[in-house]
This record gives sequence, C-alpha cells and structure tokens, in this order.
Amino acid sequence: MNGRFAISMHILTLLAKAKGEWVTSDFIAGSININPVLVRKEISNLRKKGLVVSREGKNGGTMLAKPATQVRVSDVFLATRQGTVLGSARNSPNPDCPVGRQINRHLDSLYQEAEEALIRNLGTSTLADFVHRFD
Amino acid sequence: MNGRFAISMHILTLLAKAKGEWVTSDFIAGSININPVLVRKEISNLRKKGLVVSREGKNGGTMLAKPATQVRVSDVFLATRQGTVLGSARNSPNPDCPVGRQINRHLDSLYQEAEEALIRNLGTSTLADFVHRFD
DNA sequence: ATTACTGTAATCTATTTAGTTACAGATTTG
DNA sequence: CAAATCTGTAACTAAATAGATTACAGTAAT
Repeated sequence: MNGRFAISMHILTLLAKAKGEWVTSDFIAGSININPVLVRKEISNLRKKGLVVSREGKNGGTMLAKPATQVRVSDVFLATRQGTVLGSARNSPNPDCPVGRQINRHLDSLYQEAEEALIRNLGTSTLADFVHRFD
Repeated sequence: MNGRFAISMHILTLLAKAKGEWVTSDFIAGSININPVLVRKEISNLRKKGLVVSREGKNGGTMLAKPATQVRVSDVFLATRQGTVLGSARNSPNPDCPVGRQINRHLDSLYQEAEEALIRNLGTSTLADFVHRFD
C-alpha cells in the first residue's frame, strides 16, 4: 500500500468531523497539504466505492455517504489498495526450474492468508473510532 | 512491501532444497530470472539478519544458517521490509489544522497494530512449511 | 452573467525500485 | 603461483510508479 490509504483516511476524518456540511476539495487539500486535484481523484475513488457523496457547483463539496460508525477501516483499505499488500512486483521466474515454476502460486496463497489477517484486524475498528482518537 | 520479500523467499526456498550445498548467486539468479548482483544484494541482507551464511571464492556460495524449520516466514518479512506495510509515503499535513496536526500519529498506531496482526499470521508458518508446498 | 465549485484528461516531474557494469578480494585447483 | 570461479560492493543507468500541475468543460447558486 502507498500513501493513498493515508490520504483517504485524512479525507474521511475531515468529512466525519464536518458532519452534514459539504466540504470542498480545496479545504481538504489545505489540511493534507497536497494538490486539490489529487484530493478530487481520491474522492472520485471513494465515491465509486460508496463511501462518500459529492455535489457539483457553487457551495458544492463532499460528505460521508453514511455515518462514520458504519465505515470500517478495512473498507477504506479495500477501497484504496491496488494489488496485494505484500509483493506487488512480480518476477517471471524460470519455468524450467521446479521452484521457479511454482513459487508465484505458493506466494499468492501466502499473501492472501496474510492479507486476510490484516483485513480482519482493520475490520475491528470504524472510522468513528479513528476520529475519536483526535482531541 | 515490494518484490524483495518474494526474492528472499525464492532464495531461501532454493537454499532449503539444496540442504548442505553451497548454492551460487548465478544459479539462484537463473531460477528467479533476475540479475545475479541483485541476488547477492539480497543475500547480503539475509546474511546480516543471520538467516544465511556465505563462502567466497571458488566453489563458494550460500546456504541456510539454520534448519528451515527454525525460520519463520515472519522472520523473512521482518528482514526485507522497509518502513511500514501500509502507507510509507508520508504527507506533511498542515500543522494549523487540528486533524492535520495529529493524523500522522494516529495513522502510525493504526499501522502498527495492523502490522502486528500481519506478522502474527506470518509467524504461524516456517520456511520448511513453505517448501513443503512444492511438488 | 458571474462566481465557486466538481470532474477528468493530459502532461510533466520527482521518487523509488530494478538492472547493469565494473572491479577488488577470496578460495580452490592444477 | 597462475588461472578459474566465486562473493561483495560501489557507482551508475534505466524503468516503473507516484505525485503534482495545468487546463478546461460542466454544474449550481446568487
């Protein structure tokens, strides 16, 4: 995983704290200290995953699609990950070698089991729990 | 995590199967299908972590430093990871924002807990278990 | 009509990761 | 000791990925 999870958690935290208000991508970008376009791209992804809703035009912005108590941290993780957490970089091992021929398959199942443990852990807390950590 | 974990698991699997033989980086590179120098770099890291031993000169090579039953997959993970599994890319949030000021700290503890769950999972199997998966 | 937003494509830059070349040092073998 | 075969590393290049920027069309309020 990369910084996208962090950006999404930041966005969602701001939205949770602004309960019921439309928050602009410029405001969010100012808090994260990144470009507003990146924020909108990330929001676009969160919207596709059903976590937020947006409104265009003047006084527009974004808000949570559901209460923060109903968003698990694992939902955010699943929304932002690409590929696997462990090795994404895939080698092309030698098919003439007994180990090379099978290793990707075995690594895959190893990755999958480990990732399930990770997701189970992230599934034990919600966005609301995370927001409660802030002063 | 990146491809380094996969490369290290591949190396260690070959070493486990060649029990008691000095295996050359060229042979390993041929199985993984990458450059021998990359293999030696990775071996250098594994050696520093006490997982393998090497011998220079003619007929030299590398072998496991201890039985495959005594190497947990989590040891390999810990030997190859850099930074955290989840967000490595760190933003520099706005310190004037209450959320921006605290988020890195809260994300850190979230990451740490999740990573511990991952490591616990990887700690349940050994290199020997992994090697047994091969035909 | 103007202003303040979102949405997205296209492009550029920076960072990270992987691959390569080059060569010194170690050890065996003849 | 000389040749052959390895490791160990530094220095450099290339490729892949992530992040930033520009530009502009579309939408909604005033």
